[in-house]
Amino acid sequence: MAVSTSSAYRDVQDLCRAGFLNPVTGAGYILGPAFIEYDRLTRQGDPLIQAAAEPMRQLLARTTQKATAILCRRYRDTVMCVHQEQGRSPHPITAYERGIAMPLFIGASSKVVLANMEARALKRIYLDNEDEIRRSTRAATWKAFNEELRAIRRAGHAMTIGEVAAGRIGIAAPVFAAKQVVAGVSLVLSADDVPDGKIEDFAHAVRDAAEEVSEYVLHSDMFISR
Amino acid sequence: MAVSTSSAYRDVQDLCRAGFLNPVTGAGYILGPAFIEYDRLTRQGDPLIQAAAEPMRQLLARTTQKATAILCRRYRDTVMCVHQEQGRSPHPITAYERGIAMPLFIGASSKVVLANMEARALKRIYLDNEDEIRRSTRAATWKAFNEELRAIRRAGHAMTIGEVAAGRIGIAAPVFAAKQVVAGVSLVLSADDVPDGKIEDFAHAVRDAAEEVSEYVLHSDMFISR
DNA sequence: TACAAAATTCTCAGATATTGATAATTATGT
DNA sequence: ACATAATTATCAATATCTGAGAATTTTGTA
Repeated sequence: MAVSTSSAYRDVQDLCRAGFLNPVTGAGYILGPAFIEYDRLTRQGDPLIQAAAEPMRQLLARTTQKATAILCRRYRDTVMCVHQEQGRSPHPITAYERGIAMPLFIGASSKVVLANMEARALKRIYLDNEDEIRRSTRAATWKAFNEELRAIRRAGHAMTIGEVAAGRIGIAAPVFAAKQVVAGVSLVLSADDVPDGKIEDFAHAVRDAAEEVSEYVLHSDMFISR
Repeated sequence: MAVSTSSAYRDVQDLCRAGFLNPVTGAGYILGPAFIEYDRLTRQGDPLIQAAAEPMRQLLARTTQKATAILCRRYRDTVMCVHQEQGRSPHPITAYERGIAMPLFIGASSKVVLANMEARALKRIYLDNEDEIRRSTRAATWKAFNEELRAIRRAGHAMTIGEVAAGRIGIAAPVFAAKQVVAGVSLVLSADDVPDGKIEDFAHAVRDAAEEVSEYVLHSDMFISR
């Protein structure tokens, strides 16, 4: 990091004292307890997480407990998982867990957020990321990209199969605040755990859950991440 | 905070850019996504949490799913809950959740950590906190205090009833690294959810779980928080 | 749409904290 | 017990931060 020995010792010492680093014999340093503490305050203070927790639990109750419900929030040029509710039955853990940030173009959550952004913003994002989009999605042109997202917007949900992790399905629906998409609610589960013909019911349940969150958000008028 | 308007705007702006604050219309600011991200890294990087997660799940399996297992780590003059595993059956949520720091004198986790500290350190803590100890515990003298802790050390576990939250029982056992107590594993549940005569079995299971974590820690030689 | 007031950002000289070389001290391994 | 490495302390030089005030943008109201 191009700092002197003095500064290195001093800075690490300061970070330890402030609780951001934690010395561990044999393992050097790990991140400190301050993050655990502030993380709790974050969970507690975020009105979006508060609004979404119960609808997410209900989503699992109405579909399957062999799944995880995640809430992903738009954050700059990523979509970050900010909350998750585990189903009660044992099931594989989700790679897309709380604290992971995904590129805007991968995963059902990202796609449903993108699909519901206003047209101008979307075009700008496409132009700024044309190369990455070509690399990580099947869309080779603006037209194809826009078509795919329009279909998602029409359907009210996005579904991806094996895009984030092999054999796993993600179904996501958008959460709105003041007509702007701010987050996505998703159901993540193994392809094997979807009973025949149930997939559309599951998608419907995800849409309902997301709408419920939007509704809640609407009546509390304090949610739009600027 | 005794800073000028200029600095206030500048600092808040910087914190937002760094992801530590998140502006929300109508709600001012909430803590930012950086904490969620770093919290995940903390969970991922902390060898103690890694060692304890599975034994904690087994503890619930062997006792009751109507409970929460928590891992509390000594941190300065508090004991902080750094990990929790929820039982699968519905049960009241625990006030002592991840990210909460407890005084050293309240709760089963704190007591079991105290009880297993080395004698000299303990005496120092008693002398430094005599007033607080008188206020928040029943121990009126060093002798009474020491007796109570010695009993806990002998038993291998601490049990509190209604000390952290009304009607809730906590049972905690110590985790050691290099012969020093570094954490406590606890089972938290409602008094109503303990079947008659099972409480001793539960305590035994908690001791086993904590020993298992210590064992794991012993063989990885990189755990002692300095 | 126009206006006034409030909120926010920008600018820059002065105040302040940070930096790193060096010395002093403490830990570690043999 | 010793040599060596690791860590902390000291202090002048220097880069960064601060806040007053000007400039700009946003907001509320008519």
